Amino acid sequence: MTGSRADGTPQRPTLEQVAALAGVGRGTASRVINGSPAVAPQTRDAVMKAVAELGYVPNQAARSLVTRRTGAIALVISEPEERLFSEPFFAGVVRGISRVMDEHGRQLVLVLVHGAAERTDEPAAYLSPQHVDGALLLSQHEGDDLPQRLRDRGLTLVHGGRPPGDEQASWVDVDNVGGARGAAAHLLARGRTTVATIAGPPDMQAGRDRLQGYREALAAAGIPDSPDLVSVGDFTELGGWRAMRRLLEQRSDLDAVFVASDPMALGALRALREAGRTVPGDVAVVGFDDSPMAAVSDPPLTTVNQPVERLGREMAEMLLASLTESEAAESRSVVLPTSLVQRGSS
Amino acid sequence: MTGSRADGTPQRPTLEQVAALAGVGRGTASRVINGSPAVAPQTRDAVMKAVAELGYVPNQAARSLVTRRTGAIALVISEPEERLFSEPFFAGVVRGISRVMDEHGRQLVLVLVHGAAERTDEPAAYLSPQHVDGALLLSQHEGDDLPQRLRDRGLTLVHGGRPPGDEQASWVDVDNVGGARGAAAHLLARGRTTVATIAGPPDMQAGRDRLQGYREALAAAGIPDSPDLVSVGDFTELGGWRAMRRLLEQRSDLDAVFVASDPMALGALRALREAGRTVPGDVAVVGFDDSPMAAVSDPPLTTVNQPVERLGREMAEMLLASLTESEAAESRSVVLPTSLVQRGSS
DNA sequence: TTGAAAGCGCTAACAC
DNA sequence: GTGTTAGCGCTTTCAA
Repeated sequence: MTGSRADGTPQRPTLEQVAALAGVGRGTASRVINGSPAVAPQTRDAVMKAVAELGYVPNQAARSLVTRRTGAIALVISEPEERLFSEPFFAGVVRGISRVMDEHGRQLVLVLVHGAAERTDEPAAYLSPQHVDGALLLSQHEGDDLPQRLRDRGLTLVHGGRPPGDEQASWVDVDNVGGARGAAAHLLARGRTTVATIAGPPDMQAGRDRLQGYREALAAAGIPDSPDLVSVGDFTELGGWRAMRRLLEQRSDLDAVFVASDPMALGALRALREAGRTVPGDVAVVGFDDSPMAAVSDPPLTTVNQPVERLGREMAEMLLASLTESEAAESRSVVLPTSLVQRGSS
Repeated sequence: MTGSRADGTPQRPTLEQVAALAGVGRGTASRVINGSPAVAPQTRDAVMKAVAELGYVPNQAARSLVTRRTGAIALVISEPEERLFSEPFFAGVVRGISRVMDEHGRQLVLVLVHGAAERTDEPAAYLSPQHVDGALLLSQHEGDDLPQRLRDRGLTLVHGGRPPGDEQASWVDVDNVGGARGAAAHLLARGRTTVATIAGPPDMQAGRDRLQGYREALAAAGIPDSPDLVSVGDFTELGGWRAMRRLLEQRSDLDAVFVASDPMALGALRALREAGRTVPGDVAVVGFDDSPMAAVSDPPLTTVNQPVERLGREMAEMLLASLTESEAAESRSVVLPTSLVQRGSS
């Protein structure tokens, strides 16, 4: 039986009690708990039995105090950009990360970094090796120095999405270039001749990469660059609508558009409809993200799927690996393949 | 200057060092840090100065070890249902919770509970007063005993959404009944006479509540209950499409539908279009959730907005309040108002 | 009002 | 292989 305190809260058994019940010293009990090989099988069994009997669970605080490791990993998400990401993206990544953390018995601490106001030191204070063993960064801002600040404190970091101009960073990204290239190539393969694009914001790596992929596809087909086939949006529906209208003005002869995000693609669909163009009859459209909206739009949107849950998994596994290795100096990177999901719009 | 270890990792200053620099005892320094009133002003200032100078941050592990409080709150989300929730719902709630945690200097530990397989003891082991001070539960399953198990361990709980048949629980919910009632009443007020509904799953509280609200609106208008005006969906687009088809078969004379979720409403819109009915000409439609899809559907969907971020805030604040109060025995509950967002579909 | 000291539960270094 | 012991950094009596 475990004791209990005055307020009725059950008192967790300590390692001391486990050791006593098993008839061994505290040190030995600790060795068993931590899987040290230097323990006699029968001793191990006795301790295991006592652990089970008492329902012993190690006190993480006590453990952290001496090991100087916390068992926790922070997931840091910068707020403003979070909205831009299609929500399933976020949810999927978190699911992947969470799975890995569970498998390794680690805790996931969620840290949302909001506007500049609180940015000064709030999240900073907590994000230290004293509280978390490492951090996963999602949707960092271009030019934000948070990653560097965290690294300076001795935190091991893994970025979701390739951080621009940061050679020493470790990161996992989806193949935005390849996905965009494939989407544009698909349009070309279907016989479209004048393929335009609605690009994402040039200050976002994903935006730049997807534009590059589009250009590569055209180049591979021997089609020269044409600035009036490119219009920039901000990843939102309204931005896509505006960009499509501009394209229509510039090049009324276009017969296909690769749009760098699904929300923008929906806006483009609307603009096309308003302009009296049929999809995919007059103009074929391909989006990017494979958001739920893409499946229920009219017509359903052909789009590029990203392995979001796997992105999360890979990030988490990369971080845990970096934490384990003797010297984590080495920077790693992984690029995950995307795939085209064909539907009615192209 | 703070010291540093062999590996170059900066060594955080300890309370001991702060006390030494301030020329006081460790106990006094501790009192200042924790805002004890029994400290002379000048002593306090000296300590504060030392804290600032050294960049001292309390070691949470050491603190937890003695106080038996962790400073952490768990956010527990049951996976399967998570998908049913419109994603912005989830993201918004998390944002609200996170804000409050930041304001109180607390950590948010994210725990995703997946299928029965790992359900046995995995999340259970970590979710104890030894590791977190309390837990916020989102989208629990009907009949799941996790809440009870956590309570038995002495964890203080707050539910997001009213837990059915649990009188002792504390919870925050949005006014599903009122929101649905208002939506149906709106349809009636616009002159619609035959208002049907596509209800959510009867095993979800939100599904039941929204159906009840619909019924109350009809009753208030003196319209008798009519089973063939009610069709049940599963909160998905496909479910909504099917339910709409059933309704059309049963009651081809209907001129309005209140749909219990936006994804289902989009499905209903599709079914109506396929059946050659115009919206809102022939049939007016109102959804529920105010998801992003609602704004970009064709026609744009009138829907019921839920204050998601505030839901998160209220949950977090309720939990922290329960933790603070001397006796947390009292169970609390809050219902947040919803609002109708009018668009083109009704 | 303050300092000294006990100890929270655990790991790891050291003896045996 | 195993027991013993010294702290990890902090809060909180208990005296002064």
